[in-house]
Amino acid sequence: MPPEIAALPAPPGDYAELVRRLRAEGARLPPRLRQVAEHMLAHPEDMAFQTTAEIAARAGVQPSTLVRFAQALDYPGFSDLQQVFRNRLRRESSDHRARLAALRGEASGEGGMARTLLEGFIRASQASLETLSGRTDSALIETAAARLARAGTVYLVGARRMFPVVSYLAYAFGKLGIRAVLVDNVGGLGAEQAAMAGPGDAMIAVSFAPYTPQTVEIAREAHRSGVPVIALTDGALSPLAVECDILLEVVEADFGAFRSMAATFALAMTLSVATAEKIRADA
Amino acid sequence: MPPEIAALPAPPGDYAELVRRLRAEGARLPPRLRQVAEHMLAHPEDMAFQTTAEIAARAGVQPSTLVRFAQALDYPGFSDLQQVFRNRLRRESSDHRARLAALRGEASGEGGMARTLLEGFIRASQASLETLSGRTDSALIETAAARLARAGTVYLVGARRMFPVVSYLAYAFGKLGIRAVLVDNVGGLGAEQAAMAGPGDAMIAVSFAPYTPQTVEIAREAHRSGVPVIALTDGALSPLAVECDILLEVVEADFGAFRSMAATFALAMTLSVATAEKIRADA
DNA sequence: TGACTGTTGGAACAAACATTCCATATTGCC
DNA sequence: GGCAATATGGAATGTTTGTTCCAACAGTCA
Repeated sequence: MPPEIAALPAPPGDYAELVRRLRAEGARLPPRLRQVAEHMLAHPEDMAFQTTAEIAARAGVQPSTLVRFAQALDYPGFSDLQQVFRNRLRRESSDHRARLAALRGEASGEGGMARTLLEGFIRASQASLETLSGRTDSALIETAAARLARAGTVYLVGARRMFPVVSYLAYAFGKLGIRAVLVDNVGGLGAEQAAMAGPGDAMIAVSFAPYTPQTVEIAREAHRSGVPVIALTDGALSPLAVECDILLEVVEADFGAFRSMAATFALAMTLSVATAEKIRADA
Repeated sequence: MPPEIAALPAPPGDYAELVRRLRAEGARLPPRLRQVAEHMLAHPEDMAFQTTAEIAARAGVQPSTLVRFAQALDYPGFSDLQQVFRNRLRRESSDHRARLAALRGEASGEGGMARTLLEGFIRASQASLETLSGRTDSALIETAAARLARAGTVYLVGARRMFPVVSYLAYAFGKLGIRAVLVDNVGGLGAEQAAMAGPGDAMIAVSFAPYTPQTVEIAREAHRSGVPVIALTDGALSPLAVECDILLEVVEADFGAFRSMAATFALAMTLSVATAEKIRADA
């Protein structure tokens, strides 16, 4: 027979469980605590962000009551209860990030080095796709596609790590029957290849940190010559951001020193097919 | 005459404005502050929830730098900057939830063509990654990496849709200090480029249905000359399957006429880093 | 080279914070 | 009605937090 240790009950681990718990035993809570529970369910966002003093004031109780409330639900303190609300707000993306961090932490877990690396790159790709799904303004893609659809020729610029993306775009555009030129810098003639572009054309420039100077330079030149430039880049700090007409932002997760390209490719695919659709719609 | 009060500029009131501001003047920020800006844009959720100490550690700066960063953007202190991120998260979480519901509600299509395409490509990529995770033999990757690690030079062969993968491998191997030659077929000299390979080297050949004849031909030639060939392809029915020493199978999902490349890239990344690790272990 | 301006790291600081404690009030029970 | 148990308000407390300050450093122009 086990000794009578007060088996301290586990607090609800997530928001859904918390709500279930309150529904079950919320009725037999003391008046002030019930008041807190009601406020909590009515304003879950306040619970995530505000301080004890603020929440207490809004709920019409003392800060200490909040702590007591949390402890009545078996949390060590109010902060632990609050964490549940914060996690609820950030949803799955934190899941991915935590898993990535864990993977990075273990030197080489079970399954061997290759397994660890593979899982790491897969997680990084998944996280990137997740972010792309949540944060991308599809209207902006449509705008970009419309611009590309009107272009006589689409010039594709990108180097080093991003060259795969533009070479893919060259393939996709070709297959879709859209006239495109891959600025591949063969023979060092990148600038000359791109200089063919005029205001009736368009350019897709792809560059992520650390930005290849030549890509930025070519985009700048084109932009200043009146060529519509669509930038595929990693954010507002990119030097491409100021040298473009339409900025498509992509956030890629990394694993080790290597950044995923999954989101960038998905966006590139979308952009090319959307352009083809626009052309078809116009005709 | 009014006294010379320094008309203190107003800080960005919401996230969109903050991004706009950074786009305009982010480039001329001091290095450390720009580092903060980059971290901030890459991990906006961290900015909403974590404390100065935590954020600073992740961004690789001092807590004081965060305060300085906020003040550089005309906020009185870091807390005021953080408030922008919290507000964004509050609003966006309801946005995101609504969008998800909308997407679930309507079968597909009315949410805009671009959205439909984007979600489709994202889903295809995720499915591919899922499959890769589930059915890849990591021991085989280790074997392949060991083979590559022993090679004098790695020859990279792939064309058309798969050219992005080999061009990425060329980038990765270069960055990792592994001698590699990208067989890019410039000037139609692909066969000659690949003919340099000998038994002391190795070749990675990438081809998926419909297989590019030249890629298959080059791999066959190399294999018969005693060059270790590692094939990255889509299954046992591939013509590459018989002309290689190690067969790495990848199943990619497609959306419309376009197949994802997410799994192939993840595998390529794994293979290159695993090779570098093997080389390091051998030394 | 040498002053000057701007940037950075790290310790010191004061304010804000969640939490604890205790006296008081309320409730339930005999 | 009186006692015990619980609930509550509000001050006290020890952390943790964001912030400030200063010395050291880097870059720039004379």
